Amino acid sequence: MESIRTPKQQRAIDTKNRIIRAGYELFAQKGYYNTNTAEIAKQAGVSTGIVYGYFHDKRDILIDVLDIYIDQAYAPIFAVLDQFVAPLDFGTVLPQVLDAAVKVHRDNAAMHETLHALTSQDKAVEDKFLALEEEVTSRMTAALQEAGYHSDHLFEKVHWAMDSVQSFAHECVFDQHGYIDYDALRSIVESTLLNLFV
Amino acid sequence: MESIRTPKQQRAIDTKNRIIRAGYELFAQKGYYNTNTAEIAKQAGVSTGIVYGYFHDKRDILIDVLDIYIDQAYAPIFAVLDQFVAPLDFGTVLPQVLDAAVKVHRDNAAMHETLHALTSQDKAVEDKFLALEEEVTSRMTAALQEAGYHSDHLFEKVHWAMDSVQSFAHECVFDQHGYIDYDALRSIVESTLLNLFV
Amino acid sequence: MESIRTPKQQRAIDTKNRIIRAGYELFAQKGYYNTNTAEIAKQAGVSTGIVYGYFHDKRDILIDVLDIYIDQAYAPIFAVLDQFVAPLDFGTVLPQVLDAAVKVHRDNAAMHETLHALTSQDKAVEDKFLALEEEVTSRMTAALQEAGYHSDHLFEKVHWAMDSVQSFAHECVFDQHGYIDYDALRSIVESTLLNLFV
Amino acid sequence: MESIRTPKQQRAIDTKNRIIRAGYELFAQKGYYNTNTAEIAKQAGVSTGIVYGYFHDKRDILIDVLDIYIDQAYAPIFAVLDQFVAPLDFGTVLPQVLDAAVKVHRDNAAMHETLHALTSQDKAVEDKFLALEEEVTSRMTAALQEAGYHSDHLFEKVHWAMDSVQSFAHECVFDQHGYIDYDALRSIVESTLLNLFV
DNA sequence: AATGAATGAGACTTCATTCAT
DNA sequence: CATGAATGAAGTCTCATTCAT
Repeated sequence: MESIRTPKQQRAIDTKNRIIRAGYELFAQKGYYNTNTAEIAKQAGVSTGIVYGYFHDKRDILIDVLDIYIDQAYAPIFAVLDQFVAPLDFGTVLPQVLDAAVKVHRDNAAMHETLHALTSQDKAVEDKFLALEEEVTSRMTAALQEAGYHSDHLFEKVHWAMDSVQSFAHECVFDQHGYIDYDALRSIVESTLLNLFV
Repeated sequence: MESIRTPKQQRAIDTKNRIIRAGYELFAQKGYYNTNTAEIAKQAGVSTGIVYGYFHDKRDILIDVLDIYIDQAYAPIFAVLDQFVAPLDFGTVLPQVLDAAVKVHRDNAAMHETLHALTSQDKAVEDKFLALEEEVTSRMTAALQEAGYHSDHLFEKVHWAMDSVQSFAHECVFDQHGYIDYDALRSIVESTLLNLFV
Repeated sequence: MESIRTPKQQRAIDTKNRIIRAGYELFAQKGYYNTNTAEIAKQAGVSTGIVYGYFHDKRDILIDVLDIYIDQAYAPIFAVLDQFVAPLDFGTVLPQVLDAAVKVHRDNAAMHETLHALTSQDKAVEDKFLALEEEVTSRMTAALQEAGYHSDHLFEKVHWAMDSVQSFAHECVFDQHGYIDYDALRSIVESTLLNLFV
Repeated sequence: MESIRTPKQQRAIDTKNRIIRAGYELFAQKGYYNTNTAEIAKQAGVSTGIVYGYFHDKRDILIDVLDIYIDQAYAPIFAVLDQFVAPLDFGTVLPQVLDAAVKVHRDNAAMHETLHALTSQDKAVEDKFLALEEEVTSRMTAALQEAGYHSDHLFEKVHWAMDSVQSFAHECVFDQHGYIDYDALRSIVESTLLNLFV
């Protein structure tokens, strides 16, 4: 069993990152199963062999891609949370959250689909997504509390609010049902969530 | 080139159905990409060859599986809609819808995940899901109107309500976040949707 | 071992002939290896199963097709021979032979290619072609002798003359080299063969 | 989709050549359709997979085999042409051409049959054979002219002469009709062609 | 005699992974 | 560390032939 390098030299770190980035792009474009390691290597500008110097196997690339995804996709959400200050004005804050969620979705939709699809087939992927959801809910809840907002079952409210926001963002980015008036939809979501918290 | 059998004999119809059923079970259990045609044939109790007598290729099985899924998974939802009568009591109706959605999710969760995962890779799958969403929204909207309910942007309200219900059902069936009080969550969803429509 | 029917009823004879005819057409169009038995059956308007009531296997169809080919393709050649009468005027006869050969080639070129291609892989096919060549040479030689023509090594002359005629016919039907003046070519062939025999 | 290796390392070039050589031998022995890629790989001493590193598919091997065949089979013919010098003595030259043709046929007969058989099913194969015929005719014509020979319709004469030579060579190598006196046949061919050109 | 569904060996091809250089 | 050729198991699909009806 060849042990996998934990690269310390800068060049090696770059190489590993290029592979992850290549995996990211290809998995997002074509899905995990429709991407092969030779393509990843080519896109990363390295040989096929060296991929196995940095990763145990193809799935191992996926795991690192997932980590990158989580960092990069959720940073804007957390950035919004960090700006919550008392006294909290939901009328101001909520649009920001919605905008951030839609933007995140727009930028990462393809990767999100790919990774989410693997949730049911890979325990590690599933666990990371669950942990992520938990972190989002926790941090949002904490942010609200710090900003002076209190409520019964706040955790559950927040959790579901985040689900709703996600649904809305997904709707905006993907579905494009011809028959939906998206401005009206947004108003509905906003006022509903406002009612929930105020 | 080779034309696909359109089975007429009862035996042939049975065989085709057994293959679809086998595909259904295996795709749900292991996902589309982790299931091979030999396994499908074996599970269906037929030879590998005959699979290609009824389907052009593996994806073609998926399409039929998807049709079955749509029929079977959404029947309970539509059944609930058909019982709406004026005057509509949302307090009675909403729990029924939630229960139906959770049950549908519970019974078909694995298949749902598998199929939804393919949405981003297969136009036909995506289109069927979009059409399904549209049908659910339309029928729900029509059912409400027939039962005497009217509102601005009813379509959008219903669409988003259905998304929310789906999120909730998904939450109940899958996530099992240890920190969530599911009864409280359900109350929140119910009261929020009640507010939306009443 | 299922014994093959030697059909005596008219309907059975018709069925067998339809299969042979279908084989003929498809083998000529697409070649032996690119034609499958299901297609033959379909083209013949019978079931796949019954083909094996009349033929041991696919190759067996080929053999019958070959017999048909030989009969049908060479009949016009032999017809010309039968008209030779003394005193033989080569100037009249030769053009007739060339015309017959070209016509035969034109009408049967595709089948000829298909069958000839199998010569090196199937002893029976090879033998039939050899026997055919021998018959053509023999009958031509006999016809000449009966018409009063005599010569040293007549057999060899005739054999090679027939080869030349075949080459010419093939050239006319297939190659269509843009740079060849086919009328000139024909004159050359005619005068050369005339010299050979006169 | 997958790009085919263009081998640069010597090892890779050797491997590719071994595959082509193996294809050559097997196609010649058993024909194209009766040879499978696993056999080719085995005969080449490589794995099945690597075959597809160098060739898109089985047909692609055939194309390279055909190129080799053309180079190798026609070299002796062209070698003879290159020795033509004025004043041209047909009595000397013609036997050389016949000998070269018979030898080429003897050495490459099996491959010739296999490849020629595919002419009617593969445009690229057909085109290569046509181009080859054209080149033979052109070079022979040019060689004659350079050596001081001139004639009406020289191109057509040469073309047909080459056909005749081919027929003769084929006859010698293959048919082995018991009833033919091959020495006599050769005399006939020689004197006829001599008459054609002198 | 006839049907056409069914069989299963085997063809072609892909690709995650290993290894010689 | 790096390359890219090589491996071979496994996947998709075809088709000559058989068999239940």
